[in-house]
Amino acid sequence: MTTDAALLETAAAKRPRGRPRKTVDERDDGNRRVALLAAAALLFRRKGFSATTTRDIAAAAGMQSGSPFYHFKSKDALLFAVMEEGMRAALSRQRAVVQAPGHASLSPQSRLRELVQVHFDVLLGPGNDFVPVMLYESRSLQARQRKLVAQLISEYESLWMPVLSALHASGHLRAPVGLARLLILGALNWSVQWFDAKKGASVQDLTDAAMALFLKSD
Amino acid sequence: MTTDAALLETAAAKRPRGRPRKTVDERDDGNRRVALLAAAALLFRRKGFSATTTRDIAAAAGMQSGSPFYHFKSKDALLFAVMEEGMRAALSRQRAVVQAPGHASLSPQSRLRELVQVHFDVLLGPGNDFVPVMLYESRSLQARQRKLVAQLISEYESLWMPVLSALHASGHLRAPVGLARLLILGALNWSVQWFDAKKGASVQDLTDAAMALFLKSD
DNA sequence: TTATTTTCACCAAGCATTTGCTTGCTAATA
DNA sequence: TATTAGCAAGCAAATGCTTGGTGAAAATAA
Repeated sequence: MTTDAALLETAAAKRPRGRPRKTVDERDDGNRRVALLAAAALLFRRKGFSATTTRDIAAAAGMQSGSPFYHFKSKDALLFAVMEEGMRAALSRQRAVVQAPGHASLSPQSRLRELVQVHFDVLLGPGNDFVPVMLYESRSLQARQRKLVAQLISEYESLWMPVLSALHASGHLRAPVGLARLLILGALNWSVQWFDAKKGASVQDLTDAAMALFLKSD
Repeated sequence: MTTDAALLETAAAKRPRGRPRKTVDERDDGNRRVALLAAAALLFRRKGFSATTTRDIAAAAGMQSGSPFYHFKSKDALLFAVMEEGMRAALSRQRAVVQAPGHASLSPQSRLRELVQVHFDVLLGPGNDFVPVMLYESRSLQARQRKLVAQLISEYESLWMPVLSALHASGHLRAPVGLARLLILGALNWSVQWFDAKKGASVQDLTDAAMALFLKSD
């Protein structure tokens, strides 16, 4: 735990205090707030929400222990901000996939492949700690915040349903669509537990394996 | 959190203190220790390891706050005991399946089905909190204990490999065997997050859906 | 069989540390 | 001069764990 301060490359470099340079046209709004979010996401993912102290987070962002509370009302609010940020980014990436010009004319198989690949990247890409935190730490949220997150998840899952239904209709997916969605996303989400970017398979390999596993034929 | 004391039905009933009746032939060894393990497993699963206090556990077992430390050296040791207990039970159940008289003569499909069904039951059966805790809280273990748990997991997974290899050889499983195992177990393990025994699907339904999803044909 | 000792399984109280968060202040910028 | 973005210090509560004691049962002695 003593090396948390060096987690973010910008943390150790001592910044000048006070209001940072912020010209009108280059409005770097909330720069330190973003650093806090990144530090929190990394630590929440590594150690879990409860095992991460606000001091850990502050140190990782190069701050004193009380300073995060200038940007976030509470530790809970920080967790929620991490999750919301992660889900909004994931949603906008998947929406871009689904709404891309050629997408609708692809086969359902190819459309599923694109969803799976982006999902893996959202989970396993470098610095993508936000969504894993959402997946594995939601029970630490308060009821109201959990409801908001559940709504975002529901939106995300609704992007998958047309594709899965099409595959079911064409006989390439034999399981009931609702359970199939849960099982497929489970298989993908669990990769957070074992995937190691430095060795073994790539995200491409994972996508290939998942498609081969779930679909009856090309 | 105020109702934790009532989690175990035996907790609220005030027991007589001192050495309990323990005849030589009916040696009910470590009865209270078992109650502590069950209470810990339930709470670790519900709230996570770090968010569960030893006071919570003691109250759920009907004890005072310091008493668990008579049975377990530390909170960590309690977590490890939960995991070890869960994995030993799961292993022995799966071994019984694999070594059952008729098992070897079944088709690989049927053999996988039996593994999947027992796995679902180990995860989702009533009072089966031990293995979910192992799946989702291992990062809270110390390195040495984590290694021991990893060994048990490896044993467990090795029971699956012959079946998956056979399915791969016969063309019923097209993904690489190693990745297939990770993805399949991931799909099953994730069910802990969404399965609700009181509504919707049963373990049978889940097993059917999983088989339909993973295998190319009956 | 009775009396004494030992062991077991806890309780009651509390200690040291950690934790989330607050408060008053301050340097740099607008 | 006013505002921003923090710092330095600390408070109250929570937390893991320890310690000394205690009643009841079991083992042993008389």
